[in-house]
This record gives sequence, C-alpha cells and structure tokens, in this order.
Amino acid sequence: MDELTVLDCCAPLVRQPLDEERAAGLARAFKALGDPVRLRIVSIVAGHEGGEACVCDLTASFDLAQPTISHHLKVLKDVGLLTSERRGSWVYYRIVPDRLAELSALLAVPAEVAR
Amino acid sequence: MDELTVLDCCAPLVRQPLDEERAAGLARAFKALGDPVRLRIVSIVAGHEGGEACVCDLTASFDLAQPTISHHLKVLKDVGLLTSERRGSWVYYRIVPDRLAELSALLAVPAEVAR
DNA sequence: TGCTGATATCCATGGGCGTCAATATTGACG
DNA sequence: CGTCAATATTGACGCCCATGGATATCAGCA
Repeated sequence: MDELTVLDCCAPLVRQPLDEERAAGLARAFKALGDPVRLRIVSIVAGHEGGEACVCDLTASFDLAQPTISHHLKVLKDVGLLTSERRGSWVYYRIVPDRLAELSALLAVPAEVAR
Repeated sequence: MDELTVLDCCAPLVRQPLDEERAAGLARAFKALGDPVRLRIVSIVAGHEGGEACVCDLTASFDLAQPTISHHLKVLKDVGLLTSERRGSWVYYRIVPDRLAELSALLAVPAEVAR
C-alpha cells in the first residue's frame, strides 16, 4: 500500500466522523486490544529480542493454559495486529507495525482540540 | 535521535513489557473503544463544533434507542475517555485529550521495530 | 515407522455485554 | 405546583467471549 492511502485512512478522529464500515474495522482491532492478556502479549512480542517471540515464550509468561494463549494469538492475528511464521517446531509471532501505527494515528489528538 | 520520551507512563509497548496492573487499566480503555458505536461516538464528539456534543446530537446520529446511547456514554466516561457537563436541560460530552494521547503513544511504533 | 514436544482446534461452561422497554431523575417554564 | 423535554437508571433477554480439558496436527528424531 502506498503512503497516501495510509495518510488518508489514518486521519485523526477529529477530522471526520467515522463511517460505520470503517468504525467496524477499527473497533475489531481495539476490541482485540481490550483484553489485558492480549495487550501484554502484544507488548511482549513487540519488546522481545528480534521483534518476535515464539509461543513457548508467551505460555511461560502467563499463568494460563496453552490453548488459551493460542486462542488469544489467533484473535490478534485475525485482526491484523500480529503475523506468524513457523520455523521448525516453533511458531514465531511478530507485530504488524502498520496496523499499530494506524490505530495510534487515529487516537492522536490535534493540538487545537487538546486544550 | 531519541525524542523526549513522552511520559514514563506512556512509553510505547516496546520499551517494557506491561505489568498486569497497567495492562488491565489500558485494556479497559481499549475495550471501551472496541465497539463501533462507541468509536463513532468518540469521533463525533471530538469532531463536533466546540469540541463537545450533547446527547441529543448523538441520539440523532444513530439508529439506536436513547438508553443505549446513554449506556455507551457511561462506558466511555467510566474509562476516562469522555467527560460530561450539564448545562440546563442538556448534557454535553467532550473528549479527554490526555487519555487519548496516552493510548496513542502506547501504540506508537519505534522506528527500529517498524522496519 | 513410531515417539516426543510444540502448537492449533474442538467443545463445553460460566460470565460479561449490547440492546431496548419501562421507569426514574433532572431542569426549564408556566 | 404541574407539565414537558432531556437524560439516566433499571431490568431482562440473547449473544458473544475468555478459559481450560481433550484431542488433533505438525515437525524433528531415532
């Protein structure tokens, strides 16, 4: 995708009222982040060495069953916040910077409003 | 070229794994944004003239019952994304720029990761 | 081929959430 | 006071979702 598309699609909330369709797509991503476990997963993956973490790294970081972690990873992947790649027995997850940047830009508050 | 690191509380995801407590607080806000109606409400309020909108403006923008809008406004207010002020018969809502900025900064992706 | 470890899928369960009708509250105005 | 308009609260219903146990898939290895 080119930068114009990114810029155009990521204008802050203030610029224009979100149409239903776009709001639905963005809400899916925010809903995915709206779980403390998933938020920590994204944080761990983003901050992990090499920008990626395998599932074993994550299951070790939570007091949750392995299927639960796998479920959360699927949710994050389905909304485009994570990608996965299998290498041998292990599956490595990494964040999708463009997707995070899109959400970040959306919430950026213009100076004229931040008063 | 490291920018002035915003706030200690708002360092991007990459800097440090979120502890449970902080993740819980942030997840509450993201969960509130994880509904298309609420996302559009925030958008409408932020973009409305004067930076504020009364409930009547919102009920007119959705094909939803008035209690439903009122419920969504309460959710957004409870997580600190909106404030309300009564003036006469009308109640005006406005966004909390600091709260939005906190979330935006959290999702901002450092250059070394966005490669 | 069979075995073992890593990860994903399936299924059930309990709790949380979006919606709305009915009702309550609040303020303005006569 | 009484009435009306704007907004909030309550209660109920149906559905989605986080979680974990059982099981399946997949890759490496003997």
